[in-house]
Amino acid sequence: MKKSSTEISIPDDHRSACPVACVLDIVGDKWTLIVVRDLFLGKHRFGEFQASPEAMPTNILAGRLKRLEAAGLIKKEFYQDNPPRAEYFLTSQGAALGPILIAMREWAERYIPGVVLVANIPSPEIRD
Amino acid sequence: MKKSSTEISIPDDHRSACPVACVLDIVGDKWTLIVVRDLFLGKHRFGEFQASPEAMPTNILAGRLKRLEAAGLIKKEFYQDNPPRAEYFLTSQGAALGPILIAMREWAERYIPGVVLVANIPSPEIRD
DNA sequence: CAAGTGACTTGTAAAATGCAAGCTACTTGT
DNA sequence: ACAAGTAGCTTGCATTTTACAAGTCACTTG
Repeated sequence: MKKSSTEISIPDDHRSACPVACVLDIVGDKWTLIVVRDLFLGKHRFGEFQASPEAMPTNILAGRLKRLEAAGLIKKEFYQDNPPRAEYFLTSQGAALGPILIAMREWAERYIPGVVLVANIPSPEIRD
Repeated sequence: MKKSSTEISIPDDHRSACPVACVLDIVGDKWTLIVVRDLFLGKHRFGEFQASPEAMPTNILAGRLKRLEAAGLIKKEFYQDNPPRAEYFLTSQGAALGPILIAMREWAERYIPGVVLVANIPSPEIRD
């Protein structure tokens, strides 16, 4: 039997209706937020992400960029056709993850000795 | 050759000195923050975590509780010896993850349709 | 005293990750 | 002009992590 259209949905992509769980379904892994962080730091190209100190494997990077785009958090823009070369930008929805990164940074600065505090993070370029 | 003791360390557990990466090294997966959320919601026992709507596998739950304890984010307290039965509490360090959860909740409420907003989250019981 | 409960552990299959290599279409040096 | 890069990926395969089911242990309750 089909669900009535008045029912609140959520499912299909998410384990539960909990906001924390839903966010973790999207960015809950070791790499996704590293890419988002790099976008906040002004990086836009595959090679720039790859060159970050965490040395993300290229197949995982490619996969994460696709997932982030599919989720509407980033936008891919081609700046040349042949060979195809693209740059990635945060959408406003993606940029709205900023407070999560800030909260992580503040926790780390307080509880993990030796983290390097990046002085001022430029406000990211948004493309919707 | 040994490193001089004046060198800034970080390594060994962390991919880089970036605060975001360091936090992700600790809580960067699908389940860890679900446990932390439950602790914020006043849950303390294995069975209570297990009963959450996300239905976390028991072996993973057991593993995450150990890791969180080893990282100093939670404390395990036995309330009976035989059979051994324990309750888990956030330490002040663990409770300091609160702002990260809040930021996730706020993002989800804005961008994911249908998430259920938990009205008021009680301030958690801390054990250091 | 049989059945149940809480808190786990173990086994095994499925999925995600990590590493190295390969590929394509330019671009640059000599 | 021809070899050697460079950027941005994809593919294959070994290793690791996760998921699901089942089992264990020591009580507790009917």
